[in-house]
Amino acid sequence: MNERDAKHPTGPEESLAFLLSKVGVRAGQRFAERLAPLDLHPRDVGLLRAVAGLGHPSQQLLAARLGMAPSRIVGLVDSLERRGVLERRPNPDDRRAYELHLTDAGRALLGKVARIGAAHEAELSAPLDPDERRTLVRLLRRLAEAQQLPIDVHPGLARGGPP
Amino acid sequence: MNERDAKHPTGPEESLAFLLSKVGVRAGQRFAERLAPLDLHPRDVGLLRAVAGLGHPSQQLLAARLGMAPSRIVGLVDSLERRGVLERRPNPDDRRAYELHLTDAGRALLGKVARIGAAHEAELSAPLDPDERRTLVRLLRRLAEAQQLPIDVHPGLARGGPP
DNA sequence: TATTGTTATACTCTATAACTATA
DNA sequence: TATAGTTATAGAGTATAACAATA
Repeated sequence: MNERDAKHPTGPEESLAFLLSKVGVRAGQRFAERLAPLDLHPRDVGLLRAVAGLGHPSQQLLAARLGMAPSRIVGLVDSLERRGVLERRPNPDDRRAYELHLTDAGRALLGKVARIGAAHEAELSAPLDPDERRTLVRLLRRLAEAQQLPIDVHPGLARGGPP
Repeated sequence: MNERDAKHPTGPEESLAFLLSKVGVRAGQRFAERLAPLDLHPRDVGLLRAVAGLGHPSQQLLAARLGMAPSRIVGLVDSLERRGVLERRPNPDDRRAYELHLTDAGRALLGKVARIGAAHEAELSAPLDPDERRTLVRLLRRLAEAQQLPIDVHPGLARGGPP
């Protein structure tokens, strides 16, 4: 009996795990495609949102929060600072560290990203009626809690290999 | 009004898209972790399953089906052939092409993978009762169909960048 | 001594294009 | 001419370890 003839109803095609991974990864890809015209990667958005959420974090704090190597933060912040959406300001209490600040342009960019996210959300939710969508969110949230996933950090930012 | 104070109930933390991407990506990471002791990557599993599903495909057909560059198939097949789970056999009708065949060891390996997959599935499904699990699968399948995702191919195998 | 940001280096994974042998 | 498999090359992205300035 080979894979195709498997009698079990939980072959890969029917499994929750494979389905979830496929749909989840595809959702991320679509979001990245929508972001591309802004010359922005999902990881940039993750960083910008973390800065907004943490106030004026140091690069070390950001690295710890996002699960990235600190040396990786350097290049991302360089790029975003060159774009004028993020600023390194001196930390008056510790001259080794910076405070990262969003600029007005950065907040405006996050506004654009929010609109892109809303369109993405609408597209993804289109096949579901409101009740179904609520049910899906509720069940997914249950899984996320069971796995102790942080609420506002994407696990794809942390891994060792290239994206 | 900044991101944290957003009044909309569809901020990133509450969105279906972000939740789905997080849980889906994490599910894939967990599967990869479970596969690691076998010195196997999810992409190897995808390739082996495709070979099993397609019969005795050429590398070109495999590349097209998985959405990979043909040159990428070469290294993956090299590695799996060295392990003795896959064989290149001459195609009697076209001496340019190979037929890829699973070996007995390859089928045995896919058996191990199926057991790992079942454990993974059980772990992932643990927070849900059977009814909830069925509902989740049904809704996810609806999304997968709407996006025209192939049933047995993972979209993460196709992208341009490194995994 | 320890920590922050940075740089240097090496590694992994990938696609593209050129190559060969067949068709 | 076109196609299957292969190889060579270049590029992107990452972590690790070593560095200077500061604590």
